[in-house]
Amino acid sequence: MANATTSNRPSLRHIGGDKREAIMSAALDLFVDRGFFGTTVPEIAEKANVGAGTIYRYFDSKEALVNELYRQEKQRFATNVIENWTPPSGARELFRTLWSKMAKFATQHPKSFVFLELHHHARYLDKASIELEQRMLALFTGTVIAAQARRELKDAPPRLLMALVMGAFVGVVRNCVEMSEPLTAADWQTAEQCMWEAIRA
Amino acid sequence: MANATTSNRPSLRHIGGDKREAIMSAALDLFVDRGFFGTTVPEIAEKANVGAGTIYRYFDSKEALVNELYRQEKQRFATNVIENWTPPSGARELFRTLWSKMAKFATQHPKSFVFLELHHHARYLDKASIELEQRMLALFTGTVIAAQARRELKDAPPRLLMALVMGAFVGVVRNCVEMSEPLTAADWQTAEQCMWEAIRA
Amino acid sequence: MANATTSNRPSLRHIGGDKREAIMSAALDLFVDRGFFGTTVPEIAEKANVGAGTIYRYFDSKEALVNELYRQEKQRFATNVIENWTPPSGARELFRTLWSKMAKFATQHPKSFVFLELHHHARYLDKASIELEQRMLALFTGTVIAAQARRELKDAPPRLLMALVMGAFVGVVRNCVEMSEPLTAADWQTAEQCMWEAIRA
Amino acid sequence: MANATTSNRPSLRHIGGDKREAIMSAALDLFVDRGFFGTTVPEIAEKANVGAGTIYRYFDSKEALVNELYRQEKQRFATNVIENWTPPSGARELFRTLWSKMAKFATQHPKSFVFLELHHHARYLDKASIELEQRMLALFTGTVIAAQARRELKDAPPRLLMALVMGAFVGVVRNCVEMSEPLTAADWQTAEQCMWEAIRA
DNA sequence: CATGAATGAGTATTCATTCAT
DNA sequence: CATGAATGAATACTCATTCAT
Repeated sequence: MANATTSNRPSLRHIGGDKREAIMSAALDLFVDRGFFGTTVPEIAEKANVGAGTIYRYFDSKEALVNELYRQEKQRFATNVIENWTPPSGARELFRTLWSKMAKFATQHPKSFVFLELHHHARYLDKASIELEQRMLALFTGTVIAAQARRELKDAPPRLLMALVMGAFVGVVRNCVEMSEPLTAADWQTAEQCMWEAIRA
Repeated sequence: MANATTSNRPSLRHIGGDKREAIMSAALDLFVDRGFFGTTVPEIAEKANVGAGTIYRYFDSKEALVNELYRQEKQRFATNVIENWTPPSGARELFRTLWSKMAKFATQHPKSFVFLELHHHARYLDKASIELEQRMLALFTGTVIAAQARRELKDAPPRLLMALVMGAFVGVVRNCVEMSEPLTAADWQTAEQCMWEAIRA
Repeated sequence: MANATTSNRPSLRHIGGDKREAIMSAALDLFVDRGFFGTTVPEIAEKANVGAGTIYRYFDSKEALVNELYRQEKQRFATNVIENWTPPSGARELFRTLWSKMAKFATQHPKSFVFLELHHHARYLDKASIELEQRMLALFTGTVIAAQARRELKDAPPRLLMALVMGAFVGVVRNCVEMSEPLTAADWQTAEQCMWEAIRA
Repeated sequence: MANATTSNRPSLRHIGGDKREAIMSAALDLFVDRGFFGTTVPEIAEKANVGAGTIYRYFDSKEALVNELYRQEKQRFATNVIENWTPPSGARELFRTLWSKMAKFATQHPKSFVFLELHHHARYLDKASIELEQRMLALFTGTVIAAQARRELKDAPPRLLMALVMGAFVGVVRNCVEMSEPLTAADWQTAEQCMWEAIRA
């Protein structure tokens, strides 16, 4: 693709990278709809159009594969949601921004989102994966507490508010994945308005 | 063997019932924290204190076991939530009632709740299990539509509202399961109030 | 077999034991003529007339199997050679006794002997197996040194004398295994006489 | 690529020969301490500092590689031991000569010696390799029989005597490989003296 | 009825070999 | 010629299921 500027250099740099991506993409799809244990390595290989052995040139094991996938997707999520993070003055604005960024991400990468949700607390996640998860959590918690201090959010346990909002968000995404029809922008806005009313002071 | 002497005592039939329950209970626990494919039949047997072969006297297969478990728990959930269903006059009251019944169920049987949530759309659920699921869904949908007609709920797609509420509820339950500390009654009430404000007109 | 004294007790005690033995015996044969890595687990299973999975009821892994086999055979060798170990007064007598016991063992269990020889220094032997090996070595070394002190053996490095004798013994056994025809008692005696002359003072 | 400019330099043909040697040398080392099945082709390639595919430019298969290696080493052994073979008048002298040539070979190429020993009767040796082995054996056998006719050696089955001597020799070599400390010239002489006394009439 | 030893189909993983560069 | 990424057949090992006791 955008390699116009390097067109005279054969795509040597890409060797392997393509396969690696194909494998991760196939794994994402399969893990989402069959679960980790429900997915076999040969299935991943077939879906990725590579030999079964090839997977092991890129990943130490099936477990290493989920973990790398988890971190990549979590990172992508974090990047999409938090990039250019200049916390707006008010909580209303902040919430709207976050929600719409999350919505955009979930719309563009619904599988990624569901995957992250499903594997949230799987026992095969390693330390690095779990830490990444917890760092994001801490970031949000801080923001909630600050907003509560300004009397913009209800005075409830931060984790409760976050659980409500994230749960509702996940509920919506799952619902549209299940029905395999994406939400309209209007629906996303409606949902956002609902959840803002759920948590505002 | 010695059952000739006890053939007139019908209560013996229940002895098997005990094992059946032990198996289902063990399976519930294990499925919740290892997943369906992550759980082995011998593990279930050991936790249930029965021989591995015994499981097959009560269930045709591992898959039949999840399905029966799913239906049993879904039924239990339905019974707990809907029993004595005399739809109160107003949506506010109805919502409060439903939420608190669900909260009570989720508090008393957290594993059941998480199990139902996790296996919601698993590919090993058979037709009967899926229908049961959809019947409950239809019931709720009808109620939502009726309330919207009375201008008591926001005018949003019913599935969206239900997804938000159920999602938020699940979010809260999962959160307290993860932290393995039950929510207080006050927290449940707070959450209910939040979500009511999310959906009310 | 010889269970006449316990004939009224069904051979419950033996359940599994038979299979375990069958597996070890099959493994011994195969390891001897194909090596450890050259032998597949299904091959062992087939030769032992058990399912492949059965092997894992008795042994944790293929590696655990070689190690148990090694220890069992080493033990058997030690028992056969050293039992009733009342070191005769003279080295001549001692040597004759040891040689003939080893010959008897090697004649009755040629595969065992070759197996021990082949796996002597394999990298898959665990600590316990190696220690067993070294304890026997130390025993012999001590005896040699004592005999040298009495001027009955040549004054050469004990390890050299032992290597010569054990090497020669192994050479003879291997040779007869290869030609698959057992040595006569006379040949064994001849060989013994040769090696005695090799080491005597 | 740039071989047009060097086409007139024949010595270039040897460059491949270097790789061939590197491969065989690496294979020798690895086969000796991990066995044939315990050694992987990529390992050999890495140790030889060539690409894995390169091995297949020089050898048809891994099996072809062991066989060529076997024949090469056997040949080298034969050459070293038998070259300038002018059978001395007496068996004593002959034995001393053979032993010291073998000792010299084993000292200079301990890996080669152990390799030949280990792979002696491996099932992956092909016909040509086995014949080479048997030709050497026949040569020795003839010499032994002749010496027995002259009453210089004990009157025992020739194969027995050869097995004793070769076994003892191997025992000594293995022992010093295991302890990874070479034998002194004196030790070699001692050993030779011992084994001569073992077989002389 | 209950058991758990036995099974073999199925899974993750390795490795000899090929082939595009 | 040389390479090493890619492959898939083969291997160690697991586990749902059966069945003799």
